[in-house]
Amino acid sequence: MAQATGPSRSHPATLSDVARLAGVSVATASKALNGRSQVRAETRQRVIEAAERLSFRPNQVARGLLAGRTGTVGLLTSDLEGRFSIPILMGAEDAFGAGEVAVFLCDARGDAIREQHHVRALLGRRVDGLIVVGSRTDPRPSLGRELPVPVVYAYAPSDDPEDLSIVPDNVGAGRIAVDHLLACGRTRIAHITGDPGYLAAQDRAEGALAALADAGLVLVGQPRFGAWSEGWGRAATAMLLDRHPDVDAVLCGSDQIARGVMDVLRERGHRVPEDVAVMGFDNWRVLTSASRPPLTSVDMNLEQVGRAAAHALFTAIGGTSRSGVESLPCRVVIRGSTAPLS
Amino acid sequence: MAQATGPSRSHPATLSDVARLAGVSVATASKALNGRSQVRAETRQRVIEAAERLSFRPNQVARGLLAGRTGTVGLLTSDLEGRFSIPILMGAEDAFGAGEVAVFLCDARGDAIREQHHVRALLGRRVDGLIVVGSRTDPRPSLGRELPVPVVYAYAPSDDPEDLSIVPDNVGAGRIAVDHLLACGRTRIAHITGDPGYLAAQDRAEGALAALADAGLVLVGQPRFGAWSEGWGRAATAMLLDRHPDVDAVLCGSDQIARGVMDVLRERGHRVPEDVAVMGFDNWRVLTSASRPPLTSVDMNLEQVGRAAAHALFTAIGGTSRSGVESLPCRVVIRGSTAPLS
DNA sequence: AGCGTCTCTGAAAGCCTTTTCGGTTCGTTT
DNA sequence: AAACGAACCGAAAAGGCTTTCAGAGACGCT
Repeated sequence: MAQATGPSRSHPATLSDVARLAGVSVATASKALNGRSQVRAETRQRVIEAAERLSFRPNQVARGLLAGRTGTVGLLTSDLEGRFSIPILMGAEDAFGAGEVAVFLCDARGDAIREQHHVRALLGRRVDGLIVVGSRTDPRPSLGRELPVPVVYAYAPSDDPEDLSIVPDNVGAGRIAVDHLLACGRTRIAHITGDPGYLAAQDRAEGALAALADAGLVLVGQPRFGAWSEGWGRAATAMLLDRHPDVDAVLCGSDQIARGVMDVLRERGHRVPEDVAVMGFDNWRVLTSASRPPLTSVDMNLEQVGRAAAHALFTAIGGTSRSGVESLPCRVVIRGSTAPLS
Repeated sequence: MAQATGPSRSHPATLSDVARLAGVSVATASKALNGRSQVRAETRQRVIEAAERLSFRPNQVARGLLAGRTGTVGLLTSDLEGRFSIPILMGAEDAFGAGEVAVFLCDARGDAIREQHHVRALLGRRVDGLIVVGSRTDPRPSLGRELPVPVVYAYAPSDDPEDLSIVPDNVGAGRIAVDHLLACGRTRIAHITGDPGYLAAQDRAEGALAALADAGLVLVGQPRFGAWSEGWGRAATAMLLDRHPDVDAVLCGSDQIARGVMDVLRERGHRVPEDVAVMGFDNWRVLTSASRPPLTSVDMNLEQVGRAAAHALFTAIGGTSRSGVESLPCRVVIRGSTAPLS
């Protein structure tokens, strides 16, 4: 196969290669390629063709050195394993990729030392900004105010109110979840949720209680805190049915819990959604669509959180920075496990 | 709070700032900080202290420009959503992070155009190498031989044998899965697996059949291809039990399928693992540990695939590159769903 | 004293691009 | 014909770092 032009192994073409081939100076070549106006159309064309022939790509490293801005940002996750980081990361990557910003990915594995190390390394690479993604919505230690670049915290807010944090609105999520159940005509609603040490569990419960209070109702029993697992969902449901056999809806703190809840409901002869409506949290496809019936769930719009964080960082790099904690709304995704009482 | 030295908002300190403060030239400062031998111990100390005072971090951008190597690599995933990319990505990030290499993350979202665009952008940033992570083990189009930097393909191998690809050994995985069931004394083994259009499904079936043949056995019925879902697991199990009620083990193509299988087995009164042993594939924690009983599964060691890819790329950057498809072994993680026949 | 040998230091070049600014070439005006 | 703009082009500096090479002292030797 004839390979006409490509510089197969040698160093990639530089601007002066292009200039030489086009018979102009590097300055002119630069201007021609960057659309500067100081160059005759015909010359510009010659330069462009030369660049094409050499498959010239401007060296962003050199450009970054000169400009003082590298067009890169650091994405610091505390925990890639957790499934919350990924959508956020996707959203951020998406938002930046659309611009001309490249993303350095660093996983601190939940270790503060490693995180500090990554921050140093990223600053050494002269990133233009940082996004810090947490795996829980509980506040986390700030990276500090002395950093030379703007920082945006996503999902896990910074404990310093001077920082900007973007988080999902879990209180609101609790509200809209209950609102949906109320709209289905349910009035005897129980809440089985996860580890009480998680702010997310507290927030969702708070929102749920508030929405019920607005409707003049109360929860069936107390919110049942436990673990974020199917096992806890099963255990809690057994206890719930023993105490309150007349429950007509269960709001669960996670999709996993909801699966456990549905299993026990079915085993005990309660039909979902006819007798009892069930809602999950997180809208985790694998679980929601595999369960019988498919599970209605609250989606935290995490991709949007990531995109919003990216956008905020972008404007902060541009000079106008906000601060405080900004909550983004969640949404209910309705599937077969909830339906109006007939 | 008194902040003595930190350059809070100004440009970060440069080497010449350090040199000036230490009363030496930039050349000497550079040598002092990089452990070059041409510097008197006392002078070196002075420089180091000055650097400390200014919290100087060498500008990796400038360094990269000069050295021609940036210490960065591109990680190109075809699909972040899929759960296979993430562990690979973690392994790679881990392996590089230990060295002084930073990782650019790009998600092509399964789009060849976008992938091409990202490759261009990464080359513009003068990455030292690329890792291409696929979401299926089927071969994918090569990025081509004309790239100025080495490339390693992970999970999804390149269709060009001149490229280097690191993949999990799915054929071997099928073998060790069956070997484990045989070791448990099972002899009437069925195989319910996913979409036959996936090479992974074919490979695992092939390995399973080979291991059975080695033992002088055959599968109960044919491999049952379908979808990678719980629903298919349930449907296939129903058919299987109708035809072969004496089956004593089911090897499943994924953990999701296995969950469906176990649900129907339980509903039909078969005990797991006493009557029927069940094995999954992928070792996806959420599923394996939530099922009743916990699911024995084959782990593809994806983190190790990622680490191996990173390591291979590292040596390729160093100059010695391999080629071809290298398979890494998988491993059986034994849980409650398989046990010796009593 | 003169010479060579070490050890240390600093000036300068180079990496690649962008931008400024002075210079050249036209064409046009008085 | 002289002068003036306009349009175009190129030399050079800048950005921060590393490396080479030459120079400056210090020291020991003949």
